[in-house]
Amino acid sequence: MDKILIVEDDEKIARVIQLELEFEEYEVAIAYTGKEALERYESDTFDLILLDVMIPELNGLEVLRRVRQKDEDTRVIMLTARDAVMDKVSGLDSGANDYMTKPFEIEELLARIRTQLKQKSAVSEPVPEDIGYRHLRIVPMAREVYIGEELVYLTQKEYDLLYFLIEHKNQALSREQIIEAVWGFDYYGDTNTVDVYVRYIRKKLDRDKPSIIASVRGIGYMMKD
Amino acid sequence: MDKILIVEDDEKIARVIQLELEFEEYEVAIAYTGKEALERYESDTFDLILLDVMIPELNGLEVLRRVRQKDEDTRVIMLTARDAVMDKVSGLDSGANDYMTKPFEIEELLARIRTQLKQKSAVSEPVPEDIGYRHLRIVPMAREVYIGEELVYLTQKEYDLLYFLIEHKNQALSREQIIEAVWGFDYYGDTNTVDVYVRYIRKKLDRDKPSIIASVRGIGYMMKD
DNA sequence: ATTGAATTTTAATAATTCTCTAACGAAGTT
DNA sequence: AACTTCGTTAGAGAATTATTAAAATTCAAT
Repeated sequence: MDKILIVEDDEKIARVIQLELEFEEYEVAIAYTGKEALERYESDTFDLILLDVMIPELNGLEVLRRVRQKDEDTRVIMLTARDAVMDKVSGLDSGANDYMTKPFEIEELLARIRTQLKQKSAVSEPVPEDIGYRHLRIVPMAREVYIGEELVYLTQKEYDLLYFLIEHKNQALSREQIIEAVWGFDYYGDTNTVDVYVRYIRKKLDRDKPSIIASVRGIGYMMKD
Repeated sequence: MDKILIVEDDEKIARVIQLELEFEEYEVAIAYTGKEALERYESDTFDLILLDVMIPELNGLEVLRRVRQKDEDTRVIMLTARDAVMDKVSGLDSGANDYMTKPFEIEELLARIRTQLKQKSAVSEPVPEDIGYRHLRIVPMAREVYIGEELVYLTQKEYDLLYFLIEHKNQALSREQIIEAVWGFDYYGDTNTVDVYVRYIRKKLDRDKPSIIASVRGIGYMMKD
C-alpha cells in the first residue's frame, strides 16, 4: 500500500489525518518539525508527503526545496493557512504537486491524495520480466508458457502453481505451503490436489526430459536450477 | 504558446480571466455554456480547460466526463463555488487535474495553470499513429476501424474497449481492469458487460478468422500478436 | 415534452472448460 | 512384507464464458 508522510506540528491535526489515512489503508508516518521530516525522508521512501508550510526548525518550503533536489517522484501536497496566497504560489511553483488551505474537508484531502497517487503510479509501473527456466519461457504479463516457439496452454491453477514454484525455485515446498499460497489459506480440501496438478504440469511441460518439478519425498515439491 | 479554453457563463469573470491569461501570453478561447464548450473542444485542441461547474445546458462535470472519454491529455481545472465540496471531490475523482473555489486570487489561478501545463508537457505524447493489428487498421484520430478499405462502424464503448485492449496487447487483462479503464472506476455494474461487448466486437470484426480477442479463462481477455 | 432509433446494460440460459475428489496402483522406506 | 507416500486416472460437479433477448438509457429530431 502507498506510504504517506504527514509533516505537521499540530499533534491533534496530525493525529486526525493519520487515523483517516490509516482507515483508507495507507501506511502513515508523522514528522512534527522540518528537520524531523527530512530525517524521515532520508531514511525511508514515501509515495506522498503532506507538508505543512508553517512548521518549526525548517519551514515547509525549505523542506520541499530539499526534497525536490533529490527526487521528482515523491508527490507533495502542501498545507497552508487559508489566505497565505504567496505561500501557495511559491509552493506550487517550486515543485509541490498540489496544496490545500486549512481548514479543509477530510474528504477533499482524500480525493486529492487519490488523484496524486494515481498520476504517480501511472508514470512508474514496473513490468514483470519474462522468466526462463530450462526449456521453458514464462511470460507473466500474458500468463503464458512457451516451449521454444510453441505456446503451451495451462489452466489457471496450473499456471499459478507453476509460477509459485518457479518464484521459489531451489526451495523444497510442502504441500501445505503450496496450498496456502496457490489455493488460499481458506482452502479446506485435500493436499492431494497438489499432486494432481503437479501431474498435469509435468504431462504438459516435461516432454520426456527429466521432470521440471522434482518430488521431495516426505515434504512436497521443488524446482531447481 | 499554450491554448486555454475558459468555460464560464459569467461574462464578466470570463473576460477578466481572459485578459489576465492573454497578458501571460496564453492563447485564450471562451465558451459560455456546456454545449458550446464541447463544440469548441471538438473543433479545436486545447492544452488546458478552465471549467466552471455551474454552467447552462450541460454542467461542468458532464462536460468533464465527455472530455475525459476522448482524451486524458488535456488538463482540466474545475472552478466551483466555495463550499460545493461534493463537486470538488467528484470532479477530482472523475478526472479533473485540479480545481479552484470561487472567488479566488488570480495569482493563484496562474500558479495552478503553470503547474498543470508544466506537468502536461512532461507527459504529453505525440500524435497517435494508426495501429495495424491482424487484418484491422485503427485510426485513433478518427476513432475508426478498417478491414481492408471497408470502414466498420463501432459504437463508442466498442471502440474504447477495442482500443484499450490493443493498447495493452499481449497482456492478460482482468474484467475489473477493463471496466476500470474503459467504463471508469465509478462504474458499479456487472463485469459481464465486458463479455457482452467482447461479443459485439468479435461479431463485427472477426470475420470467420480466429477471434482477435482471446479469452483468458479465470482472468479476462487479451489481444495478442 | 414526445417520439423513435441507437446504444448500453441487465439478466437469464446454454455451452464449455476446469477443478477436485476419490480410488487404486506404483514406488520408496523401515 | 507392511506401511507410507506419491503418481495416475476418470468423471461429477462447479465455475466460467458465450450468447441472446429484452429492458433501460441516451440522444437527436420533431
